[in-house]
Amino acid sequence: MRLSTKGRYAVTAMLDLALNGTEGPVTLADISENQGISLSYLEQLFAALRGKGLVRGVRGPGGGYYLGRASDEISIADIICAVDEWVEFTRCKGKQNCHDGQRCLTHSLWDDLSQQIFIFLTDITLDDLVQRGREREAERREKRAAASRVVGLKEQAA
Amino acid sequence: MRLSTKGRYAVTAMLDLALNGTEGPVTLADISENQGISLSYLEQLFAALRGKGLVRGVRGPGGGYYLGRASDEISIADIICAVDEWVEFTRCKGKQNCHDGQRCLTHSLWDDLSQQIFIFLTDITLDDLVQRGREREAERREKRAAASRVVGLKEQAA
DNA sequence: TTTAATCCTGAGTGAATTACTTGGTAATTC
DNA sequence: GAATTACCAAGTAATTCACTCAGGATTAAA
Repeated sequence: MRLSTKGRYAVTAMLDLALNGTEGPVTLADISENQGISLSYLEQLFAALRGKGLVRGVRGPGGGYYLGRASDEISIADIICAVDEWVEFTRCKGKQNCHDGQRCLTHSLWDDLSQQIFIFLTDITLDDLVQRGREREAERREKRAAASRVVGLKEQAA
Repeated sequence: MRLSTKGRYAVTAMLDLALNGTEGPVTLADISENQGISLSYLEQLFAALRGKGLVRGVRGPGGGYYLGRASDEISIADIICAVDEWVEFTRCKGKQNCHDGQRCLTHSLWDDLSQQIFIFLTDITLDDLVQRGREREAERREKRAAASRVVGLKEQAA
């Protein structure tokens, strides 16, 4: 599978959508400003995402995009596959000209690896990333609270 | 991290090297023929691999390439990093213009994911792939042996 | 019903990357 | 010294990336 910056843009945009789309649709203009991605490029990406049912567009003023499914039903692999074409790498398969089997072996080994990466990314959902973000947010809050408690003690001592 | 066809070519070539380089060096011409990759492109890839110490070249007739380390000391991530430049994705980090934290959040989430993929590929070594190939080979041999046993019985019966 | 916001479409574009070609040089063996 | 191999550098057609431009089409608000 291909894992390029194009896929990253798509994942980042979808994450933004998952984070900000809890109440009402999110406009591409918002995502563009939040994530620093050009509006027209986003439109291209979202056309592909919409084609796979990963997002749902609402036209007119007050419109924007919703996630097409629940965030725990959308895997990272889904997103990347939607915008990055899945290129078949093995040549011998089509041409059937691998005489000694050696060539086929390395190709199939790579295919295995590729499959493993795919499964790995299939297991991670948008919701997983959102949850992880929440955890980190909580950690940060905890740290800040701890820091202010220390400040409080100091004030008490003074 | 970037995972493109260039990285696949490199991994495939290194796999070929691991499989065929057990006795004596392997020439790029051999790999080129085995894997269907142009000689000069291989030279480019191997220049990068050599720069990272992943392969060792031997000049002159009878020369070729050895693995630079033992195959269980070379990870897939090593190979891909050698030929594919590691592009920094986050923009706000450099520009420090993420005011609301939202943009940084999605960026750091993507970074986490990227890191996970990297760790995943770091855990897989060339040797792992070779071992897996051996297992499959053994399976195939077993099947063939079973088939010939059946044939043998048939011949006995006749 | 106008108007504005938004999605949607398509065409084009400079820059980068890919995969490859050409044309060498350097080291090594026979 | 002739053949063989790694090594090196420049160039290149095709493709992809990320983006721009120029318009619709659709719908909520005015």
